[in-house]
Amino acid sequence: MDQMKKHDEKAYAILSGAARVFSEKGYHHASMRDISRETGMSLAGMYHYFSGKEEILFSVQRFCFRQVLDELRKRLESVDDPWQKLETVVRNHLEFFTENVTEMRVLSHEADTLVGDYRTHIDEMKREYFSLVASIIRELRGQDWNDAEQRRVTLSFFGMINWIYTWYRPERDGSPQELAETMMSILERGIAPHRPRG
Amino acid sequence: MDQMKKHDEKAYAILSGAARVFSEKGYHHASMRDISRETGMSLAGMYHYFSGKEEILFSVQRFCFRQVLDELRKRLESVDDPWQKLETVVRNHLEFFTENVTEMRVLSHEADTLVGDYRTHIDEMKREYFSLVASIIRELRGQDWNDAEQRRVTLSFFGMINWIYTWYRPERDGSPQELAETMMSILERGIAPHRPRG
Amino acid sequence: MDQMKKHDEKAYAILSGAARVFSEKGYHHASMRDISRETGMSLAGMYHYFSGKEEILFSVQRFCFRQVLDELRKRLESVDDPWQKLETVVRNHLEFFTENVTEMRVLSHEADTLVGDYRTHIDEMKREYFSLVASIIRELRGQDWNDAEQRRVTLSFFGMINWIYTWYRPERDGSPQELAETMMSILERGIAPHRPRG
Amino acid sequence: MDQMKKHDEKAYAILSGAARVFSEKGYHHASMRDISRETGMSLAGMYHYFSGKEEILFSVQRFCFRQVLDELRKRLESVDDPWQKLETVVRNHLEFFTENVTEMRVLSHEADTLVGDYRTHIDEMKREYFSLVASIIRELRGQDWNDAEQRRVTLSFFGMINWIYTWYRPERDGSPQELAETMMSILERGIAPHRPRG
DNA sequence: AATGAATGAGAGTTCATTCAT
DNA sequence: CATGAATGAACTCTCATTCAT
Repeated sequence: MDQMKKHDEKAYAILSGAARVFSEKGYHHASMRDISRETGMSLAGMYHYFSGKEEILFSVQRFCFRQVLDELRKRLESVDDPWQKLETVVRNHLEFFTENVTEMRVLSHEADTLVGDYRTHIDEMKREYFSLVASIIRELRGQDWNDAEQRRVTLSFFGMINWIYTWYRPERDGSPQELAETMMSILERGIAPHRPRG
Repeated sequence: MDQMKKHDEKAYAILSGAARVFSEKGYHHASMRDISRETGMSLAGMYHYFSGKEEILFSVQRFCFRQVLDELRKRLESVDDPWQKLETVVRNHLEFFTENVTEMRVLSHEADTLVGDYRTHIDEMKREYFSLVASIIRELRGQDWNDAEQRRVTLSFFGMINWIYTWYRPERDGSPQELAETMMSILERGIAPHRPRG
Repeated sequence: MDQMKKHDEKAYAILSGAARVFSEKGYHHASMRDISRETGMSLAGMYHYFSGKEEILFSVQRFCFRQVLDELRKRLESVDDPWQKLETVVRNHLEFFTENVTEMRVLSHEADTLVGDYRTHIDEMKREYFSLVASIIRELRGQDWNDAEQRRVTLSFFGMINWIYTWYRPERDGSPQELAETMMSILERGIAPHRPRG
Repeated sequence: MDQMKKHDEKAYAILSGAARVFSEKGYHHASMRDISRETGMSLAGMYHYFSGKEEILFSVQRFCFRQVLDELRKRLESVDDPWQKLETVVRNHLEFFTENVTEMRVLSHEADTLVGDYRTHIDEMKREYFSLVASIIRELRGQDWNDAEQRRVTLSFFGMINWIYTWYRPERDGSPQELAETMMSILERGIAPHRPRG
């Protein structure tokens, strides 16, 4: 059982180092040697923990996604008001993205990199996340719009909160909380039901 | 002069093929051989038109960005109302993204790939684009907010319109015009001046 | 056309060097770097002529087999007597094996190494060779035996003439012609029709 | 003593598994991990019984050769007639080859793989086997031929009986007994003294 | 006796790029 | 202008083996 712990800790250390390398150079540009150097483990040694580079990327993504999703579900348990739910989503997402910026950059930027079963698995998690957010947004607006519009709004929302990996720097752009407030202020009025334009 | 034309046409054909390859496989995963195959030109032949792979990526990005910027400036000439200006930005951006999906994917996804002078050059264009949009958004809201908030809003806006390269498919998500309307409906109310939250 | 020649000559030089290396170390133990060293061509350079190690082995085998088969067919054209035909087979086979000992060792020893289409192609040539010899042996003996016996005799014959790659050394074991005579002397009486044993 | 037994049993299990793997993939292509998987013993565990991969191959070959040689000597004890002796050799050899097809394939195909002392040891056994058979064949023919011819005939004989590992399949080619009869029918007349050709 | 962990060496292959023609 | 040929560097991954436990 101590063995188990040691194994997991090393595996986690590899994931952590890999996330840093992937984040900095991008998945394709990063080499297993880079990860080896970053983690201090030998090149061949890493193959004891992961079957290859792709599995490492997959594991990084799955690990992060799980954290985001699990934490979000936990936070949502005690929330009823749909606007507060949305705010919870925004805060949860932004906090994770800003605290684990390297991992999240990998999650966002290398979304299309995986293929096969790895891809399917991650896509499934993404669908979960999307559904959860979509259902909240539906609550906010009611049956006021059709499915396509619903989808467009939800994905516009995701664009806002995902794109930050390309520009957000706390010392310049304020705290994650401030960022969340800015975005909520756009959404509160922007998404709420209103007469069609024109 | 005819020579010139022929040269430019071939160069453009390379860029066009390269954009397709980059879009599909990502810059690092795409090989010069892939581009050679896609364009029908020999591997060595491409080096008559571009000094290397990196210059090709740079040229793709510059070419697209120029089109977006030039067209946008032209369209804005005849617009005065700031809301209509914003709508012009959205429409222009989305139309380009949806009509030149491969090139735009390269522009969005490989933003961090270039380095050195190439990077500086593209960053400069980005700054121009950003400034232009930021000034429009400032008009909309007045001095109602500080610089950081202004910046956060502007970049949230860019998140919305840039992220679409990851999800937008016209047959499912409606025409670019519908997409523009959806986004404008969010922004019209979301960005307009309003009392601070709380 | 001179180009064509040059290309083929280099390709042949690679095959020749590869055959030496394969013969000495065995296919799996031989590295592309070994072949590179033996031929004086750079590691990457060889990939202009062959798609990989396996194709090199395939090409060596196909090249040798073709020579053996083509030469055999040519020699057989002017022969009618079945015993003389068999002698022609033996002489042709042994001469090739002893003159191109390295290539033939590769042909014999790495018969099972290839897989997929490469394997199919070589197996097809083998079947041709086998059929040709089998039909000659059938002539010698008439309908005196059944298919299984026919097959056993033919393959016993091939055992005799193929196995020499493991032991034959001209300075100790005599000329290929002497070897051919020894084998023919066994076969002339051993294969000819005779009363069943017991 | 019980310890001893257990040790030997495990060692034998490793040899048995290794023979299967070597036979299927060839020695060089087979990895210690393959053998570990096949035998169910851990990778490191195997190093308690054998000093390395090469010793495993050596042990497989020695074990098989011993069986063939010991059994042959036993069978020959009660035989006087040289033709019956030869038949005993053929039967013994073919029965072993067909009953232990994987081990024998390793013995035949990986004959040149070993080096150094291992090679010397196996070569010594081979020489014993060769001498034994050569002396029988000499009996059959008397002083009718010179040493080189004697050697050529003996090794042609070995070619016949060794090569079967490349083609023999009982369901298609008949029982080992039938095979032995076919070969003996060739040899009985082919080897017997006869007037020189021409 | 037995094993999980670890590693240096080396494998086949692909890469962007150069250069003689 | 265009290309076939060539290459050094780097890639991911596997290998037989060792060692602490």
